[in-house]
Amino acid sequence: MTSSLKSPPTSSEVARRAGVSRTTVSFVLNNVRDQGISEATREKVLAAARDIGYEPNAAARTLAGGATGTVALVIPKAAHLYVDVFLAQLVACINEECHRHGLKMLIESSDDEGREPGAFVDLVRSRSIDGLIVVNPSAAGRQYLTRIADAGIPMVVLGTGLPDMGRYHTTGNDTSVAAKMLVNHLIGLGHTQIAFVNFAQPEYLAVNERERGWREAMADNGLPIDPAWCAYADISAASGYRATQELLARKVPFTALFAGNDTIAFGAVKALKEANLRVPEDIALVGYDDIPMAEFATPPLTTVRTDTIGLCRDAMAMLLALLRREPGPEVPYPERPVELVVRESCGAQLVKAKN
Amino acid sequence: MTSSLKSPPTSSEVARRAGVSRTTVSFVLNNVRDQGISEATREKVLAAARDIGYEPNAAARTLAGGATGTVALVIPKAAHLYVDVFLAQLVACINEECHRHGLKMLIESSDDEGREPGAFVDLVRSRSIDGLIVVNPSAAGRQYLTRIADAGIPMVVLGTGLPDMGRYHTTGNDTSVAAKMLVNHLIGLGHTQIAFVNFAQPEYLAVNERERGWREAMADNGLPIDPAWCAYADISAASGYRATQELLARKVPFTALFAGNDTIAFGAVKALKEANLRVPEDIALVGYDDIPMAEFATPPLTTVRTDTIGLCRDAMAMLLALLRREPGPEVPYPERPVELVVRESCGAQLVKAKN
DNA sequence: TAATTTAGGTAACACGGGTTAGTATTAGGG
DNA sequence: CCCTAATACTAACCCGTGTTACCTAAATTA
Repeated sequence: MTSSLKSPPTSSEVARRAGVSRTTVSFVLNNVRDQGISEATREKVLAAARDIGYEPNAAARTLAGGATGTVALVIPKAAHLYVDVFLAQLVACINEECHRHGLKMLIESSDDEGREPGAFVDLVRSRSIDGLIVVNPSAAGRQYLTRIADAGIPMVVLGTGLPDMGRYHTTGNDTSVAAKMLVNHLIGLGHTQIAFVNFAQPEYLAVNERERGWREAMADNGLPIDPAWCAYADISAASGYRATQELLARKVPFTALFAGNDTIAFGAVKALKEANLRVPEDIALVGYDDIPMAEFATPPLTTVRTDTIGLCRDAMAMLLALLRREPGPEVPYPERPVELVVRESCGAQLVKAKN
Repeated sequence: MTSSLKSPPTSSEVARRAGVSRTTVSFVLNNVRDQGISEATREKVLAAARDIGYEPNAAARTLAGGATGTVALVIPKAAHLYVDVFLAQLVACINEECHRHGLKMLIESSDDEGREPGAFVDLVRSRSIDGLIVVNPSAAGRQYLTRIADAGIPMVVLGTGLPDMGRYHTTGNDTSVAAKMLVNHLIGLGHTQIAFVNFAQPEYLAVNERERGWREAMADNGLPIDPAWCAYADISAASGYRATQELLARKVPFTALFAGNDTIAFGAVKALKEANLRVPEDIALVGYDDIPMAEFATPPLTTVRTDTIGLCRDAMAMLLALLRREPGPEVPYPERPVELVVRESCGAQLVKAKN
């Protein structure tokens, strides 16, 4: 537990040890070409660096005109991480992508209580990061984005239905299409009264897109929507439980329920069960995201799987291009596979058995 | 999408604008006392800084002898984030704590495939961070820890049953105590044949501690353990499902199952159900962690809730003390509440009803 | 042989901000 | 009126690295 704390070796020490100048050390270690460094000198420098365990000081390097080698991932709230599995997947995946490309990843939040919402802007202003990825910015967080984009800071916004598209680079899943797929599936099973518990308040845009998918699917099939069929949860299963209870308390009949995400669906199952409604016999249920747990719900959840890894790769590719100041890919919603995962909660088996 | 990219204002510009020297600007902005800066000058400087939107360059500040204001959180694998809710809670909570204390948080992984395990050591060597928190290091990751500790780098290891304790600062939950609590609860309900599906391979120390709790509780009550009662999963619900199937395939009778964590328990429920075993009527089930979903399992999980927020606060307090080079708190397992959460999966209601 | 190239390297500045040692200016004391 | 002390500020150096412009000696060319 003693702290030796001797300051780390510098390039000067490497130079002294190798009997050359600091400049030469820099050239060798950064593989600068056409500086005519002889192989012998090269070896000497590398050996010296290895011997004393030299590692360049990150701050000095950054200051000397280099980059920070760091990007920030800005999520709405840190606490969403353990109730929103999709977000956790995103964070994990972007983290892996960053490491694959030798980048460090900072986690910031745009809407955490007790801190000014624009805290992530300071990272940019203090030049602590080279670029950033912003996930599902809420209305409050969004107002900072144009400022960052206008300053020419590499930024990719990851989300759905963003209004200022074109002012900054963005990608996401086409949420409304996936939502439509689910609702169409329910309609295909014969349902006409389909309620909807959205996974968050409308300040998150993905929420609106999911709702739009629901509305459009119903409209496309000529089915009217009772406004009382729609309720809002708040990310967690507990909130899905409450929202579903709320829905039931309204006493408007429905035979199927579209839960805004799988986590919400877990809450919905409980609320339905407590109301003596069986899933799927009395109420057909579908989720969204295909989280790893979806398969282990009772009954196993019918849901839709989006290509999260592809999403993260695309976002990262865009960011890397921006960091390199290249034009880069510019497709907001690339063709990523969206797959309906039919399990038991939708009652497809029941319907099939009947026919 | 045009990049104005004008370089951010520097303290020299603030100085010029305020008609003072750069030194004065630095004194004012850093609230350096006893430099006899007049109130008038002070105001001028602050106004100038505000006017041009000055924010100190982080790299320059760090280089000039300051700290980085950044700590790293090292987790075993990024992908664990979305299958291990406890880890997600930890990450979210530490992140919030960091922000509360004005620190940036970097996420690193110690055991991710495709990258050398000691990558987080380079963060220390390049002076990219001021300190770090290492979560549940595996055997592979652990070998780097003493090196960091010996270099006097502020580090807190968050885990259970760490062997080198004393060589570095550590805190954690007393896993074996919590595990004992669960097993004792099952024994109290009349069970004598209690199987155990651990949540990961034994390379993670918490795994051993949970197992130790199980063994000790059984021993304390004079109950023999059949070696065939123990199986190992791998964090996810799917692995819990497989491990439980494996357990069942051994055809050794048991009446209760201790799942190494709640996620595993979800998998176990499915495996048991498929074997036509009812929970809790045929097999009593308990989990560990009390993740938010535990309440929404079918049946709701009996589990144990540890004080994650307290754990994170303690870890952060230790790290902050180390960063300040203060002695700081030194209790590896502080008295944090551990609470048994009795729901339905253990069958306590059944037993009560019978009597 | 003188002029030019080339290999092999270095001195010196830039990056932006913290900090030490010191310089004017004024105020107070004898 | 001179000397000290406090007030209000600044010049200059430091942190560790990247990079440009320049230098020297040997090799090649005219």
